[in-house]
Amino acid sequence: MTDVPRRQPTLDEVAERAGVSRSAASRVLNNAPHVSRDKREAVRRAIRELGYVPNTTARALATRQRGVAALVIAGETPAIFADPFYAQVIVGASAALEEADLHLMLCLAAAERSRRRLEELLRARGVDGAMFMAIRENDPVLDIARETELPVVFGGRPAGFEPSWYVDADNVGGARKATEHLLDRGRRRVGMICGPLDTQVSRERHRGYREAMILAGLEPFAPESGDFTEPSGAAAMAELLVRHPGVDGVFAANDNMAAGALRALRGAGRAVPGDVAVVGFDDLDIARITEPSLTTVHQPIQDLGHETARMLVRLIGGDEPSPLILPTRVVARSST
Amino acid sequence: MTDVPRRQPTLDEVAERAGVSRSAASRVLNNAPHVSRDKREAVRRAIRELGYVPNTTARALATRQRGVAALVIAGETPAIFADPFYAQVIVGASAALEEADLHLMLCLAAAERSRRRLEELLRARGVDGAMFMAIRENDPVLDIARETELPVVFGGRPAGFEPSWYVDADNVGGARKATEHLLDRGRRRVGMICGPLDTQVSRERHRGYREAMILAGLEPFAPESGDFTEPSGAAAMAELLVRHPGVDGVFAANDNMAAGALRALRGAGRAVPGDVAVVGFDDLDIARITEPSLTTVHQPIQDLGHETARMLVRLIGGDEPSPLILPTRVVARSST
DNA sequence: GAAAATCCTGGGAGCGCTTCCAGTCTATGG
DNA sequence: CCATAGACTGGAAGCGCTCCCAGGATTTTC
Repeated sequence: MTDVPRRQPTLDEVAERAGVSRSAASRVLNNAPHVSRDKREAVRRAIRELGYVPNTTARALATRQRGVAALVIAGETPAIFADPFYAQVIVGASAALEEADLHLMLCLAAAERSRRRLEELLRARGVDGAMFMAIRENDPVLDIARETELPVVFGGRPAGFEPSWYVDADNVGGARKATEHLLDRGRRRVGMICGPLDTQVSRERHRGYREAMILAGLEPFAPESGDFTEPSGAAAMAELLVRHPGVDGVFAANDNMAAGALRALRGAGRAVPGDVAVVGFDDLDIARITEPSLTTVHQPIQDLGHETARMLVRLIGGDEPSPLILPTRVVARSST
Repeated sequence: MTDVPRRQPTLDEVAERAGVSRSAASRVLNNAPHVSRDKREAVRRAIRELGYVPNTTARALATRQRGVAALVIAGETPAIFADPFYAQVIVGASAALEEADLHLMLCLAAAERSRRRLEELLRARGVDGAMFMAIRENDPVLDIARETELPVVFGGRPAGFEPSWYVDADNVGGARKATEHLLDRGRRRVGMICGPLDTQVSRERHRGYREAMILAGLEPFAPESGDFTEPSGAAAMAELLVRHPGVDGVFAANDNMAAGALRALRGAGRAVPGDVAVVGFDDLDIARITEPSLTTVHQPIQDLGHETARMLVRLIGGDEPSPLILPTRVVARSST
């Protein structure tokens, strides 16, 4: 650390200092064969002494590999993105990308302009591949995802389109188990608070609910729908109480809305789980801190991000992985 | 859309089709002067017909500008990052970067390996600049931030180091106002639930609390400290009740911990705000949905991200902006 | 001991774009 | 009608790295 060079040293300088050709220097950089012990050593030393770091851009241009993967979150921000759900997904994805030595480009693509930039990013080969999440039915982002020639993996299936590669949680199964859990507890008048109906995840969770009800010989309630936020859950619960005063169980499509339902029930003077039992979905932190604590369907959120990224990495590497459905399970707490 | 070219067209192909030189084509691409109307038109047409998109990497290599900014979140994931706080910050930063046509590289740099990759990313000039957040005292990430030659802006000042460029919220002022708010409500035995003491934000909020107490001629309580999570707030509140059974007001360093405090108070049979008034900090969504709803200090979180990114953009552009402190204000709700 | 196989080595041609520069062309002004 | 500033134009030199390839050195094989 004697002198601080103003410009980053280049591979040519390393080669010169080591007394070898640039090709040779490049070879040791990439751990390629055909370099004698001595030269390899000399190059390593020169690299160390010069504090050389290969220029990613130049390498990217030559190899046609960027070393970057995009994570696209299509939903309206901040509403969707503020959900801790995506924070978790990002943590998982980030870890998996790191294992493959890829960097993470985060693209929030709700606005028109954001979408145009995303499209250019993909067409300009600014990334090696992309993960798509939170896509709604007829979302223009879906077209971008379908038309790109780059490897693409979906985290959660989009509504109305079955992609070749995706990772998803077992939403139908989880919802069914949640509903069955309520039925097992002796509830018979079980309602549901649904998410936005233009998302696949809402539809699947609703389907699971219906299946369980019908299997038990019961009539499913028409779902109240919210937008995955706490207040919308409270509103939906209030409405449910009006339409079905005798309701004794509620399955909410996520924990936020379930928390809202708990609040609404408390406001209406109904005891939980005494009068009405409640089950959520996601198993976010909030499920542990509501009162009563929330029975919910656990899904491995970080894994979802992790596996989505791993799948993308494999796709980029030329493999052809298979879609993946991650298991869900009921976590019983005090609300049932 | 007649034929789908397998390879992306290059600028040479555009130039050839338009019957001009590559230089000329490049000029129209960059809206540079010295191209005749006709040729400019011809190039535009060729671009359209070929569906040409300039290769970002090649451009980056030639111009030495990546078109990418890094957002580094240093804190332990998922704990820190799962906080909706950072999701908001990202939304703001993303919007500001988009205005400057920069992409966002998200770097979670808690682990050793992540840090090494970050360091290489910066040294290899893989980004044009970086924003640093959630840095703790003696955090190794701080060294990386200080040693890079790239433009760097801090979102929130790190403990023990005053950077040249940062954007921060007025934590001291906000904490003082929060405490004064409690005092105005007639509380005299006001305690504080603090965050981790190795973060600057915790220290500043604590300082604001002390200042307000001392100014009012009252003895500040020794702070209970948590880690910004709800359970830690509940635990701290419980402890506070043991040490100071007569406590009649509490200022928590963030809303999550304040929510925990509310829960602990309810568990202890204390009425809020009747027996104990509570104020939080951040004004996250959670503050609206606790019961009672939470009086808190509002800080413009999205703006924090937005301004941090804007400052970075200016720095990259060669300006020398000044540090920025964003205002905070008390939002009175039902907990006081 | 000669031929063949194997390993090193550095030259050079890209990757796709920007930008400098020298040369050409046009429109003025005297 | 000629000199001259000024706007065009395309050739060519990079940006920093990878990788093919031909030539030379070194072994291996019979």
